[in-house]
Amino acid sequence: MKIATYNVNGIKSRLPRLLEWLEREQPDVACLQELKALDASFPQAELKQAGYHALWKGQRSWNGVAILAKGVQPVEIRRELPGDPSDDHSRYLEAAIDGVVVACLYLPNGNPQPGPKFDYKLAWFDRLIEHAGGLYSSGHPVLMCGDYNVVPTDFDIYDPKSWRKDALLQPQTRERYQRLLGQGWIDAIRHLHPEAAVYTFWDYFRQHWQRNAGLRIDHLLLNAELAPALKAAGVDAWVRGQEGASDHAPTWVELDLKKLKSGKTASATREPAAKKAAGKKAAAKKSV
DNA sequence: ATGGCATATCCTATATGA
Repeated sequence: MKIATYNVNGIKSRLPRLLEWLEREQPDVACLQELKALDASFPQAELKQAGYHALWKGQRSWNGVAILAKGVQPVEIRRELPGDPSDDHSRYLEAAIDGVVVACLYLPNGNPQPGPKFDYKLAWFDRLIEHAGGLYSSGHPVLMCGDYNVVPTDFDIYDPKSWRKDALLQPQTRERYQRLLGQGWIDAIRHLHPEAAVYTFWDYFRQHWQRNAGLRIDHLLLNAELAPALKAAGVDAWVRGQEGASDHAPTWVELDLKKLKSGKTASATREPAAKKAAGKKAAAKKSV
């Protein structure tokens, strides 16, 4: 089972590229961010034609998230991040697909910082951490993926120099990402490729794609129940090189769910993994 | 400190993104 996350940067103008990628890579599940479209403008018919059922949560002009699943309807669990009823941004969807809980999130960018947008980012992140704690120990296999708008360490960017003041690299942002990982989550790309410079975003300026000057900001996190199924992880970077591409590339994990059937299936009675003294240490550690 | 580019909308301009 291949599950991907892809910030499409406008689903209406990106639809041809999206369909091309789905056709070529055939992900079983695709979590999309930045639809930048109202619910009524979501291209449900075209995606159905391509074999994908969908849940979506749109918004005029900005934000917007969706979960696509090949051949099956994703079963909606929730369509907002708990903790602030006044938050009207469309940034979160959660669904069950083939026994896996899939969370699709679009964490606020937070620029410029400091300022109200950065405050909103940190508050949203705190709410995510709170909710993620419950998901982690739910007893179900969980994948929490999306555009986190966090460059976790300086190793996850081509050169941090000109990005030092950016919201994506701030210590407060990184500390929260580490706190999230401290719950025990596995960052799939970094776990399987500890030494590799892996990027998921290349901005439209200064020929950053051509120079491979990228950032790793799209992440897929697995809880302990799902971790045994992790087979591979990567980035479909070719998508970024297409004409009329999003500035993000699809990022994915390949799961072998059969690995979960041997006594580790999602059962509500399963004891939550009470692990991760190591994770807490990592959270306290300063990133280089 | 700004801009480079791209998308969307209240479109000879402005907001947002990262």
